[in-house]
This record gives sequence, structure tokens and C-alpha cells, in this order.
Amino acid sequence: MISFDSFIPQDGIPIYLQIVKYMKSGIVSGTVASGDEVPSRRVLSALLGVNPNTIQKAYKILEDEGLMESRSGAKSYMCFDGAAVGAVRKELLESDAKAIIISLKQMGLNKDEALALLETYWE
Amino acid sequence: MISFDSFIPQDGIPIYLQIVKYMKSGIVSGTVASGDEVPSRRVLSALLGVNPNTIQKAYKILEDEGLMESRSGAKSYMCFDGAAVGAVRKELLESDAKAIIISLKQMGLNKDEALALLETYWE
DNA sequence: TTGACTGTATTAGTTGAGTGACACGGTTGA
DNA sequence: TCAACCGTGTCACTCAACTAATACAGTCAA
Repeated sequence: MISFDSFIPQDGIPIYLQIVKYMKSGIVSGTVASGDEVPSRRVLSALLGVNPNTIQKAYKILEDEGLMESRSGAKSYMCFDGAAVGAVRKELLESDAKAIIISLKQMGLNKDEALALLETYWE
Repeated sequence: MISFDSFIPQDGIPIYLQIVKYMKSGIVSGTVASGDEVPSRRVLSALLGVNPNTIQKAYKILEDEGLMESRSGAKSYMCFDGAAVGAVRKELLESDAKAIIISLKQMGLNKDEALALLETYWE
């Protein structure tokens, strides 16, 4: 069963997108494996304090992207191959790096200052 | 007049929040000074390709936070002191660093890998 | 079969963003 | 001086996206 212990919601970004990203991050880091059982819509919605439909929206995206399988009435499972992992990894790294660097550059930081900032706040 | 040349819109985040953050980043980096004239709602909306009301929403927030002054019919100007700059700087660094590190940690990267990622994509 | 779980669909409320109109301030020229 | 005009900020209305509330339908084990 996939764990959502380290899921940290952020303001200003749709929850369902955060969930999609969290799952993809898990795929990349290896904490989410193909065949893993996924928490039901209701269980996860109760855990995160949101509506089951919000979870459904996230799961639907993962299903449409071929990373997950759902059957009406039955439990849902992750389902992907090695090529998919590579694609997701590339997608996440590029989008994250881009967003991060935009933020830091707009603040007028140079590369060294940015690296120092990450050092400071990492823990 | 404040420049928006280096404003880069991002998907999934409300535009008015991005504008607020961009202005605050400018305050921190020194490209935006107290007394600087602010582009009118219409001018900036045309420049960014969004609606004047979206700009208005961003400006309203900056005004409510005491960083900007607007008078009906007249031009708007930035207005803040040194203490405000320090507060905004702290706010931005903490929120950005937090968001960045959440993203990277969820992907299972350790500190060294995160620093290497930033090096790679900085340019 | 039955009951408790599962995924799915329909509907409504809140928030972001677009369209248009109004009201105020400062400049210009008679 | 003063009236017209243009740019400015502000507000009310509308549409779409995100989230919530509720009801419906399928699966599986006892």
C-alpha cells in the first residue's frame, strides 16, 4: 500500500495536481512500485482531509497517463514499466528545476547564492 | 517604471499570485525601489496578455500589505521602507526554499543530488 | 445472497479570470 | 478660469476551473 505520510500540501496549487506529482515523485524515487495497491478514493480523501472527487481527479490523470489501473468496484493498482519511470523522471526533474530556477533568479540570486540557500534550508 | 521583461508565467499557479511574487522578488533584488511608478492595470494587462482585473487583484494585495499606493484616477507607486524589504526577503526565501526542498525530497534526492540538479539546469 | 467495501457520475458552491461600464485625476487648449 | 478629454483606478456581472456533497453502480468475501 502506498504511503502518504510525507505528503505536504501547499497553498496556491490545485490539490489534485499535488497528488499527481506526489505519486510521480514516488515512482521516480522508488517508493512506489508497479503493482502496488493504491489507497481507495475514500480512504485517501479522509487522510488528506479533502473530497473523494478530488482524489478521483488525480487518479484519473494517472490512469490516463498509463501509470495506474482502476476497475469499477475493485481496488486500484499502480501499473507501469521501466520506460515510463524514465519518462516521469525526466518530466519531473525538468519542470521542478525550471520552477525553482525561475523563483531564485527573480529574487536576484546568482548560482552560488542559490546553492547556499539550499544548503541552509535543507534540514 | 517597473519592468516586467523577466516575468515568466507558470502553469498551475494563479497569475495574480505570480505577479505579487514577481513584484516582491523585485523588491528583494533591488530592481524595484520605493517611489517607483507602477504600470497601470491596463498597460500591464496588455503586456502580459491577461485581464486588467487580474492585475487589479495582484495590486490590491500589494496595497493591503503596505507595499504600494493607489489613488483613484492617479498613477500608482511603490511605497515601503527598509524593514518591509527585510520582511519580504525573509518571507520569499522561506517559502521558496520550503517549496523547492519539498519537491526535491519527494523525488528521493539527497542534498548533493539536489545541488547537482541546480548546477545542471541553471543556465 | 448479503453487506461492506470499491470506483463512478451528477449536482452545487467557492474561487480564479474575462468583459464591460462607471467615476476620479490631471493635462490641454480655448 | 474652465471645460473637454484621455488615462487612471474601481466595481458589478459573467464564465470556467477547483472542490465539495450526495447518490448510484460494480466487486468480492463471508
